[in-house]
Amino acid sequence: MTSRTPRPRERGIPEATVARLPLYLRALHGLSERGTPTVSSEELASVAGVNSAKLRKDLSHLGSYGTRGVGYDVEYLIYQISRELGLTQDWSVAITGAGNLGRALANYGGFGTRGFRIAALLDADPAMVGHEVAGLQVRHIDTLEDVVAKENVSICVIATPAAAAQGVCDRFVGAGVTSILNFAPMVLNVPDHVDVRKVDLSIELQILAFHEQRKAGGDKGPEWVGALDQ
Amino acid sequence: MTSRTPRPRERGIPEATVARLPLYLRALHGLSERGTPTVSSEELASVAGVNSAKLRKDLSHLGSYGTRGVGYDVEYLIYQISRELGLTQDWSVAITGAGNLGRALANYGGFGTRGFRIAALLDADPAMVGHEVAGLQVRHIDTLEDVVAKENVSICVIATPAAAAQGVCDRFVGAGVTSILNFAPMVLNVPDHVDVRKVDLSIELQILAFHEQRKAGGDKGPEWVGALDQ
DNA sequence: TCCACTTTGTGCGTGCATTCACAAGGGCGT
DNA sequence: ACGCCCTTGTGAATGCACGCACAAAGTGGA
Repeated sequence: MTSRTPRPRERGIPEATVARLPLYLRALHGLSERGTPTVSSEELASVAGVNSAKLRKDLSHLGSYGTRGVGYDVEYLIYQISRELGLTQDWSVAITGAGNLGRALANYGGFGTRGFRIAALLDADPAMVGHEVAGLQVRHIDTLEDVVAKENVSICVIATPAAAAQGVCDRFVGAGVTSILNFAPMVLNVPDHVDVRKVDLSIELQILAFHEQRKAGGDKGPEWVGALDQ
Repeated sequence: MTSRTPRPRERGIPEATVARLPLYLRALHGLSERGTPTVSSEELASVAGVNSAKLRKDLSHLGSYGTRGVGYDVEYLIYQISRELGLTQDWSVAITGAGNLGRALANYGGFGTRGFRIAALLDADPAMVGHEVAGLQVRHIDTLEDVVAKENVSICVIATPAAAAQGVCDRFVGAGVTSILNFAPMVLNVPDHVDVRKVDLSIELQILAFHEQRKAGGDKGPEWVGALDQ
């Protein structure tokens, strides 16, 4: 048995915890800007919108950085979480697709603030090349491999139409990118060593619609079900 | 025993399943456009990027819509999933924030295609009001309550700066909206009966950075790499 | 020094999600 | 009609996530 070893064990930090660390980090930055020196798990959890026990368990995966009876030192915790997330170094990000979404992402302040630098904005449309967006000149998609190599890009964002996404993805992977944030409404096919995270606007809406229908419909089958049935 | 239970349609679909139904639906639409009449769980799972056993269990929550030895009828399954998600009716959606992101969302084709209609695009900036975006005139935020009432909006999208998000959220909730899709980088405070889904671009990047750092090996931080087993 | 108070870190029970593996069921060729 | 082969639907096992509740640990006051 033991056909194959599944994972190299993520240093013991659960995926669910990793997904919440950025939330805590944001809350801590808010406290830091207000000059708060320390914070209890109860307060921080409240700001971050989670259960305090969950927060303590999450933080315990990083180490024992709190002080019993006092709480957590805000600045120190910011540093520890930043380090764990890999934000103490700068990551070069390449965005593909200079359409509405791509431009919105390039202009999104949250990217540039801490840990991330937009190295390039690429597009396949020659008419778009050369336009300035968020202080960047749009470059042609053919320079993709150059950009990845020269700017040392390891994270890319795909904001192209669905039809172009897989092709762009393949080129990024071929160029050595191993982390992809995909906004195109489709499933990307990548090798095992590449991480893909998906942001899908219409899926989110459909999930909301499901719950909305349930709230409106309530207990019994809605009348239009019978009318439309087959 | 064949038709004695016409609709087992059991209420109580797991949340994880609901989140995947839109994925299946999209895959099925692709198959439908290619004229595929039936599909096996193995094929559909492959297209949707999930495990086939998981897909079958997901679909089994909707009812027994497959045929053993054959698979699932594509059109019929599209209808069943659409109905379950509440997409056989149209939902009016109001988008707040006509900045880069709001305009990108308004122009996003995926919204209008099936089940969703953008009823209004709102903004607080008087200079923005009246501009046409995606065939819609931007309206002032003060008309929010009017729009919600007249257009029967039950789902709203918040694409404002973080500082304005909670205020806009409160107004929507006060006007009767019970489902919110939040793009602002902050935690919204809402009553229990309101559903909020969060799309946070910088959080996704930070999660990628974490895994990217891990892949880069222990060459960066302290080397407690395999030592956290307890 | 000692005690009371505060807050962390975690053992543990519960419930959900995932995956395996297979019996039940249906089509199709002979 | 019959049996083979295919695929669904699901019991069962495993693992993960969450949250309660409490002991451990550190602070501050007397």
